[in-house]
Amino acid sequence: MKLRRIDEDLWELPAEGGMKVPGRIYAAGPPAPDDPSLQQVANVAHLPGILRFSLAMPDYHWGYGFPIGGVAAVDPEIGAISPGGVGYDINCGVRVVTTALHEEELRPRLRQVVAQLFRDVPTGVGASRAIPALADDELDGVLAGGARWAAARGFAAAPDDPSRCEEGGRLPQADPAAVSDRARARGRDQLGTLGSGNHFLELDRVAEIYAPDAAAAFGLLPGAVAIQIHSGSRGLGYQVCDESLAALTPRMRDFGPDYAALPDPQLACAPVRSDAGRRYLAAMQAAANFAFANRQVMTGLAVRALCRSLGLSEGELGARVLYDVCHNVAKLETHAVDGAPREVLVHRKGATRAFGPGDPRVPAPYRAVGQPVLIPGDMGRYSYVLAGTDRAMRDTFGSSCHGAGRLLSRGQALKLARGRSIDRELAARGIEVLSRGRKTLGEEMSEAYKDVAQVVAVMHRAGLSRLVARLEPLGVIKG
DNA sequence: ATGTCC
Repeated sequence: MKLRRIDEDLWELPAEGGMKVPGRIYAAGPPAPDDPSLQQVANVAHLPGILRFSLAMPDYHWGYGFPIGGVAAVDPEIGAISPGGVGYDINCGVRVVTTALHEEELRPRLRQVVAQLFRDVPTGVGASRAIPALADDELDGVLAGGARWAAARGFAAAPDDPSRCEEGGRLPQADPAAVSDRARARGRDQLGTLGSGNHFLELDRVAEIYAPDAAAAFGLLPGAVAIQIHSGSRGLGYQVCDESLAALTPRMRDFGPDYAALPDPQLACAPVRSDAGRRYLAAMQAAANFAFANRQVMTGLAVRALCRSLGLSEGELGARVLYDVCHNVAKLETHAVDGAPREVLVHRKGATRAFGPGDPRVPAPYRAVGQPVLIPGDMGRYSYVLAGTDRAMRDTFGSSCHGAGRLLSRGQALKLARGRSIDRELAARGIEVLSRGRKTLGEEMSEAYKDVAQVVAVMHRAGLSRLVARLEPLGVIKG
């Protein structure tokens, strides 16, 4: 593939053949020309109605149809919405909850606290029953209300947590009726559960501050303990994606020649303004709200677990949501295109919204410095908090990277972990880890991931987000 | 990511 370097960390794939726009890849070095995910960047550029670029963030890698780390905005009047541009785990995302606790107060009780979290937050692939199974009207409330539903029922660090989530913790065009009975059945008893794979609930210490102005606005103090939660929409979101793909894949010819000519069946999509497109958008937003509610319920469970195991009142713990971001979502957002504001549909698949300073969609306490951009790393090293920029608004539809990205496949990682005790290795470095599955720790060990410091360095240099703080893990629970 | 194959 012809790659042209157009800036220090930015590479362009010229629009060729059926590509409607060029590809743009943010990367520290030249992308490997034989990387199949590069072809996926080019494939996404065929999407009907795509605007300006098919984008890839520096943590990009192969995914279903779209690369993970991909961003594509379309004109909703003529463009397409694609389930593969969102991913199976709809609104997989991450939140950080700050506390008034100092790491030195936590360390002597760390084992007990992690054990309490592990008891109170179900983990693992089939985890269920964090809270009683939801009746139909309650599930409707979750699907329509997102984090607000959970906070209103007392699952919260602070009552106004949802105001510090992306979109206020609720996508407005969600339609619970667009979610199938089967998807509902899978979600009914899974709210408040973590899941498996790279999902985690962590206790972190604020290890370093890079931007004192933004860190102060975000409430990040050196040595303070923060809770970080990475999870998504569990079986409900998976089911919505699966059913949507099954419905759309055979229909590409019906939607016209641009659809029939798409270079990969995994790019199955529908016109945003068609019945099929509207139905997916409504179901996907409902699943996204389930994920917002899921992280909000786990926030409540974690706060109670910390208070119980440390003998603190909630006031003494002083927890509140810093921010909550979607990593897998398609959203109608207003962006400047050719100098004029217009509504576009932005697919972010393994990418994070990164709105800049002054944007009214950034919560008031953070508006002067830009939206918090939460980038988890791996369980043995660190995670980062960044802030969105004007440059991201101009160049990437207000988007940034979402994590480290895998270096080794799960199989390769397991092979490397054979005969080792990953939890003991982490404990020797002061990190307490409890995990349900015996395989997960091997698949998720640090060596399986790229160094997220290198990924966020690209975002900082390219000006798409600026570094604010580094978090380091003290305790982790996993699936 | 996922009742990792209804």
